[in-house]
Amino acid sequence: MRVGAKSITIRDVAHEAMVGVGTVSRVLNSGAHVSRATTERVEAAIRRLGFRPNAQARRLLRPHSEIVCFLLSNRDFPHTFHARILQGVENYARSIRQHVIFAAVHYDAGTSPERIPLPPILQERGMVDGLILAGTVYANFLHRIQQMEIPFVAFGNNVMKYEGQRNFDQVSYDAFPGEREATLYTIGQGHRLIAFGGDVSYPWMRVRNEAYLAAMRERNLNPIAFTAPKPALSNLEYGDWLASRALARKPRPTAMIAGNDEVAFGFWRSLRRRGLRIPEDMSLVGFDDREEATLMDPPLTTVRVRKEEVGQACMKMLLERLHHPSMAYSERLLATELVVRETVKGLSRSSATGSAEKERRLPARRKTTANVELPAEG
Amino acid sequence: MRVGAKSITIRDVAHEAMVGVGTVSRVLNSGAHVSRATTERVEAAIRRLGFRPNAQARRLLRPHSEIVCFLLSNRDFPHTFHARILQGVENYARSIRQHVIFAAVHYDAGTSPERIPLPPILQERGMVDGLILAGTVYANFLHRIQQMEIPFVAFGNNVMKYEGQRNFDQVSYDAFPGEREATLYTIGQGHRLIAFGGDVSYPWMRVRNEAYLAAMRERNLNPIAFTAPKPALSNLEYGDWLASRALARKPRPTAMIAGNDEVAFGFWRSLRRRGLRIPEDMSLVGFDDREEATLMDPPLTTVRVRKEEVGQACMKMLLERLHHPSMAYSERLLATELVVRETVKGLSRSSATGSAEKERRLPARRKTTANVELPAEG
DNA sequence: TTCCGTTACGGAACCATTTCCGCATCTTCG
DNA sequence: CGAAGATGCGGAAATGGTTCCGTAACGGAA
Repeated sequence: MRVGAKSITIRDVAHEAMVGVGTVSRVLNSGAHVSRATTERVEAAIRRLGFRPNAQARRLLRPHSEIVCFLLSNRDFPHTFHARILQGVENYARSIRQHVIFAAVHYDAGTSPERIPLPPILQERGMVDGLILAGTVYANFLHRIQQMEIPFVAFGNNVMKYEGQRNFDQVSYDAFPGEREATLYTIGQGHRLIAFGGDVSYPWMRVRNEAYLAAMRERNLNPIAFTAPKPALSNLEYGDWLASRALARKPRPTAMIAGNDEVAFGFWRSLRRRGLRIPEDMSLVGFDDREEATLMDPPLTTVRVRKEEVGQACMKMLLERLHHPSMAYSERLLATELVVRETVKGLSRSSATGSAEKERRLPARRKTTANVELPAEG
Repeated sequence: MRVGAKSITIRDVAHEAMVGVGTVSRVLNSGAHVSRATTERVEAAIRRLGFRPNAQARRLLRPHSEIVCFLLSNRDFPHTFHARILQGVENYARSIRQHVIFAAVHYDAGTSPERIPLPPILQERGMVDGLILAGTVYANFLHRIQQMEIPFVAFGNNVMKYEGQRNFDQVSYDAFPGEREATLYTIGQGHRLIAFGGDVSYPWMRVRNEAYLAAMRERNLNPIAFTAPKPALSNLEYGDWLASRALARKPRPTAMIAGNDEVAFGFWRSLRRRGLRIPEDMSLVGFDDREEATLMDPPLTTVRVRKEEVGQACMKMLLERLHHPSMAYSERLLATELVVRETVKGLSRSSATGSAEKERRLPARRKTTANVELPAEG
């Protein structure tokens, strides 16, 4: 705060404690090779002078800055999804005494890599040890990052990559098991006419659709897929559109597997407005398990993605990469899981066992009650 | 990436371009006092060698690091509120080439300041220029921060401060105008029996309650306040409790002003489950304008807090402080505003503006002991 | 021609730390 | 008792930039 005041350096401390600067440095860091008495004298001097080491000078000599950058591209936080990932990153980072710079970047899929603006700090060397990429990653952005020669880990689900791309580290969630489980569960509840709704021009929607298709195929059921791309529509509006399509279909589906929670929400609202109820008139399953899923009435049965764990895994993987720079690139896949709440109606058993199904009882997931919340924000 | 490889320094560039290090430095920074030809030669050398200046060495000599720390205390992000503030901070920071470290801290209101754990980076000097405090700030935490002698700005609404505390910079939103407007609007829609519901043991709820009371007084109406502290309850459950209290009351209120959107949500859900509809059977107003407010069906009429602007104002204020260290401390108050959606029903004008009720209530002044539930209507 | 101000440029000094080297002392063991 | 190894400690070197100082060239004014 005091402007003109020369700040206290390690030399001042050394003088005050009547030792050499090397000794002070040793006390500050390892503490090894310094006698107990000297250590105490130095510590007393530090306290007396209110000395705090200069962060920049320290890092100038160290191989690592212990700072990573969480780089969010082309996203805002209105969807809590990425905020939760950031939280997971910070949480784990803190536990291992690392720090996180949060930066956002906005770019166009068409611009050449060199023109994509990056935080000034990334142009320099040595400030951040590595990068965690979240948000949509197109090829040009990926190139830009790779040119920087900074170790990085990407949250893989929003990377526009070709099948099985493995030339960088990534953490993704695997929508397949969760979505398959959800579909099988719905079948198990006696449904036969089960629709899937989601714009498959998004790669992440495609996986969910495939899981749905696989589950239907397993049970010898005919899929009913509403997967048309609707670029102009928001998720909510997509849910709206889905409702009109589903209701118009003959025979009408008894259940809808929505591509994500927001689509499910739009669907649910649309039905309500037509005087139809969920799950009485139609069952509904979401994907993501956003907070709002528990707020819906009745609470939404959905597939959970553990967002904090994704963040934690990213941070962990980046650290491994930093420690072992020549390690082979890998992708870590986190499982997803069904969360049974109350939007899938159990149909009567009579017509249920059409196919020769063993009625494989899925391990009944815990029914989540209303989440316990911290005191409200302002 | 390459481990053993000595990194390229400014001296290498100087040698390559056949100039002195000073010249390279000048090219890197201002560009002044260097001829066009030399500049080009240096830039070519930089490109050729792939030189990137060392961030730490640079900052060792500079007065500012151009990095600030967004410190979130005792919060997670399940409520998007603080995520939005962070977004506002980063957004503005980016526009002025500053960087943001995101860090979280968890502490107890009871622990002594010295024992509150802070990110290691804050213990050092020179890494962050300043701090933005978000989340609940108790006295001990405030002391801890002030001891650090780092310039800071606090998001004021969650600071547990005594009335009018002004010994640090803060940015707050003023709930009063928005909540007053909301109440007056509800009155304007023909409502007379309007209840307020919110746990006033939280200071921020108290302001909202006062705004409600003021508006009711202005129109000579009797307040119906459900303000009892319910420490064990979540917001959602509080809304639940509110519903039972409101419905039990005779005469039954026709509108509920809920302390925040989440309470409103709990209230709404509780009513739905009893077969009552909003706004047909009861009108409802929230506070905060969370994303979910538009998802509700019908969408919630509520009071908007501009969260990104709060963040932006924090960053702006911190920057002013950094430029003018001896500037007087100040609090910046951002207005809140009513957002009319569809949860307040317009009542018939017949009974409206009943000037008959002149009932002078006893002045419900700013209560110090707010944990008293106000007597139900006089 | 001389003088002065401006521009261009090289390089030493400096920033605040860590690390390494050298030396003294102490301990251990054959 | 002496050699070897460990411990304690001071201080120089190193880290990679920026800044400042000195100098040279040049142009315009007197």
